[in-house]
Amino acid sequence: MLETFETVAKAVADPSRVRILKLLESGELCVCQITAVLNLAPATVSKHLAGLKTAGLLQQRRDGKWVYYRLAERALNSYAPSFLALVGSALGDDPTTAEDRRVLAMVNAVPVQLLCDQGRSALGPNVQAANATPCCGESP
Amino acid sequence: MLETFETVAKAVADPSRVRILKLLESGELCVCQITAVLNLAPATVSKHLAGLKTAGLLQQRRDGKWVYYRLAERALNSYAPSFLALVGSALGDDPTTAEDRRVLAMVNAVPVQLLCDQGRSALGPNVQAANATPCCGESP
DNA sequence: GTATCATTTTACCATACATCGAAATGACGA
DNA sequence: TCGTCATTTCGATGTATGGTAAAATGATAC
Repeated sequence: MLETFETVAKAVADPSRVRILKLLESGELCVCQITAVLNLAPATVSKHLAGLKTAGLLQQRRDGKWVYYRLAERALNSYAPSFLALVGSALGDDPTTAEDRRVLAMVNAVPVQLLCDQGRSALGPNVQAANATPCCGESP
Repeated sequence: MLETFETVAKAVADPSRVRILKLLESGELCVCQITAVLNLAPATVSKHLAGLKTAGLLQQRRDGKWVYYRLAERALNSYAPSFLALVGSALGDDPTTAEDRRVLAMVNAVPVQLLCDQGRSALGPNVQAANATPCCGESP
């Protein structure tokens, strides 16, 4: 009980995982699409997805080579629906959420095939720096 | 925004802090009362309370030597009310919550004065083992 | 003022966790 | 059957966090 609550709450208490949940509000996405938006290592994204699934927040579907994740549509435990609803009604105007949506639009404009091949570079030049880990400081 | 959300979610993603929130649903309590119920070191409880307050979930009031905490009644940030509502409607039938309520009843039956002096031992013999860290295994 | 006492802060330890690169898995196509 | 490729698992690393004891704080009572 408390333990389950803790699992779900912890799943929602990380920025990357919240970003994933917000991304999936507009429909299912395959792992490489999520990876492209978050700009994290595939291993990291996979781990987050596994955690969210364990928490009952996500469901999984395999289609050929690709694995699609979506928000859980059934109550997989007592608390997942409440937390999903909370996240769903929050952060609608968050800058990160907005930027992620922008990048997602570009991701959706590209065939999954190509995206998985080339990663972020398939999206064109105007996303390269976005969400990137600050490393070299842009010179003005 | 996302950062605030993370702070509040993290505050709720720990069992001890959830127990505190559930305790405070029945009204304000001073630190030594909370400490007695949770059976943790005062420093630990104080840290948790500080975290919950930073997250906008609690408010503080000083009365003489004692400091009383209560659930935030105003929206101290965008997400605190939602999380408070979620916690409020969850875990009503959780065993830990029930046991904490039981101990709280005994705590309320004792003057704060005495409780702060003697800690848990002021509650009589039938609480000693409750919520205690397992250490020596009861012999049957 | 000074002693007392509830609470908080500090210093520290052990554990948990986000992240990554590299290796393993498992589905597909040739 | 074998290679390819998306995804997952493994191993390692740096950082964050829960817990405590001991010292600091700050209000009360004398």
